[in-house]
Amino acid sequence: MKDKSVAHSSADIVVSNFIRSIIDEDNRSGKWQRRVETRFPPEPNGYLHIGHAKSICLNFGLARDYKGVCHLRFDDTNPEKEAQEYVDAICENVAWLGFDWEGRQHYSSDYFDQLYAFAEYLITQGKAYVESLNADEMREHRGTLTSPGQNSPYRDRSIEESLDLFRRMKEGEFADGRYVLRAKIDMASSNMNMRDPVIYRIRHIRHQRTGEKWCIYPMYDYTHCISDALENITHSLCTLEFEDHRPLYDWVLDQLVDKVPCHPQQIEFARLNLTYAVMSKRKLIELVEGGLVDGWDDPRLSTLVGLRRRGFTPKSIRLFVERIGVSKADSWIDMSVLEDCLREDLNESAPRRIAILKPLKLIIDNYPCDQEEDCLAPNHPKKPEWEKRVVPLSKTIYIERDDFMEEPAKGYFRLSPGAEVRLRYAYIVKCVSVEKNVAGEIEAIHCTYDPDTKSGTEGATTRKVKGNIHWLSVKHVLQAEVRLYDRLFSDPYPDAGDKDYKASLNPNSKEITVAYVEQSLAEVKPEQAFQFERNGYFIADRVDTKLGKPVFNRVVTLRDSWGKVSGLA
RNA sequence: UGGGGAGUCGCCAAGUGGUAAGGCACUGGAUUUUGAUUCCAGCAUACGUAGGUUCGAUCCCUACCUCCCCAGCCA
Repeated sequence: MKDKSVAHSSADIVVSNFIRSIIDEDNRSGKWQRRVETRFPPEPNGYLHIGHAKSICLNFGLARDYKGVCHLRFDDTNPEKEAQEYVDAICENVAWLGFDWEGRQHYSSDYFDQLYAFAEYLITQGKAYVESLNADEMREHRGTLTSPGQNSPYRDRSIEESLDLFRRMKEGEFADGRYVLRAKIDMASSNMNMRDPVIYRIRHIRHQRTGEKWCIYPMYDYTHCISDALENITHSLCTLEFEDHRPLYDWVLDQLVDKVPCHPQQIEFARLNLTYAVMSKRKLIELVEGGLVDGWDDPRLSTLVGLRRRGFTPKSIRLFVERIGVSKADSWIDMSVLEDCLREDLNESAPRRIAILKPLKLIIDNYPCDQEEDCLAPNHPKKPEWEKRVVPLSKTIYIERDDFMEEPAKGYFRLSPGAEVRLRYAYIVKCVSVEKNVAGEIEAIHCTYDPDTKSGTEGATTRKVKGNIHWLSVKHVLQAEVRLYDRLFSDPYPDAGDKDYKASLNPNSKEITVAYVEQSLAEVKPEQAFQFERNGYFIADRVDTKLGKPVFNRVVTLRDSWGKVSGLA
């Protein structure tokens, strides 16, 4: 394994994958003079999701590891759907993930002039022609998966006529759809993409960057390979569904062999599927526009803005992509892998605080009514240099409802009548009675405390109790809105096959509650992350948190081996 | 029934002629004032199936099975 892996910037060990193998081989053979240049090529027509993060981390990560560079290129050849708003959002997302394109921000539309000139060249070489058939007629001529297509009657029109028509297309003489420019390849090809694909169409529509300059726009297959070549890309990564397009990618560049600087290699990898999530642009739009979620940045969505708002850190997402690897096999990654990456990051970096999510009042009967005292709680159990904070104790406190059971289940070692438990960072208490209302519901519980057992004193070590629960003094709490998020879908494969993903929406994916938290939390800034001890990781909502009035989102719970065996919570 | 891909532990994923890395999950156990963390141990006689070649096959050959993608003037 040692010799098959490659060290990367952070001294981690990176496992080999088929793309690295290709690059390694290219470096050995000198194909690119050891140059590695990649690009992340989003279409600015929607919001990025976790699947894009895989591509971003791959492209930028490879460039980083091989001392190369990675471009950010907007594939903006369809002005009907694209907008500057998306460009801005995408830039923000890529930067947030921690990658820097160092000014290499390009647009396919930067190449419209060259693309046009190359198209004229193709016509003059007899490699492209103007088509007069309309879309329906073209479809009829295209044949099927098992039968060859038929040549268009316009396929052999003269070079002069095609050139004239193409120029007039550009000049705006014709209505949308009247003509298209097609590559002349092979209508009988078993690969549908090679049956004279359309490479230019007429669209009288303003482009967000080139304005009114063009009324004809190039198609993806024609544009992408040329853009890659013009940018000197060496390895052009894309997802599996473009595998069939590779012959076309290569065909176009082969026609232009002495006109473009290089011929990049297209390499396809499997796109990311995540359980309990949907990834397609269409479904995401339906969820947002149908009001089934609260916008593109709904914390339950797998969009990057959603994940960010939920509280996933850039580091956790990078770790996730590293962990899942890359291959050509269709796969579904379990959501718990992503969640665990967040835990791994925040366990290290998040200060600890106490929050009571579902409060139950506890009265310490033998604690003086007017007494208050400071308890010291470390901000991080493994990092003494982060120091301690004060958590005040008084006679009446809140504990978590789940930390008391009137009739304890087998193996339960928290509080129950007669049982002893430690109030974390304070004293050992013993439950002496339970107070109920007329309906028989528990209103409060009464305990006595042992004054000799305060944490940090000698007495604390003489007596051990297994249970250890968190608490907050009633008169020292701050109320804060807490949003408890869970998976958006209850089905791990919400859209597998022909399933209606909306049918498996989890009705409990969002629960809003008012919790009691430490008063120091009044000062938190948006996006500050904490571990609420024994509860989970929480982040101050980046939109709704105001000074003195924090709003927290639960990103993920802590691992809970008790919850697992007890079937509770 | 055409073409292009993929099938290695529950989920990912290395390896590609010399006798199955790693991560996550899981199971034990230790430490623990978070039933958290950390630590330690265990976890594929086995690489879709059936044949074949070979001293030896996950890796080569043959056949078969399963799954994914392709008939936009979207990307």
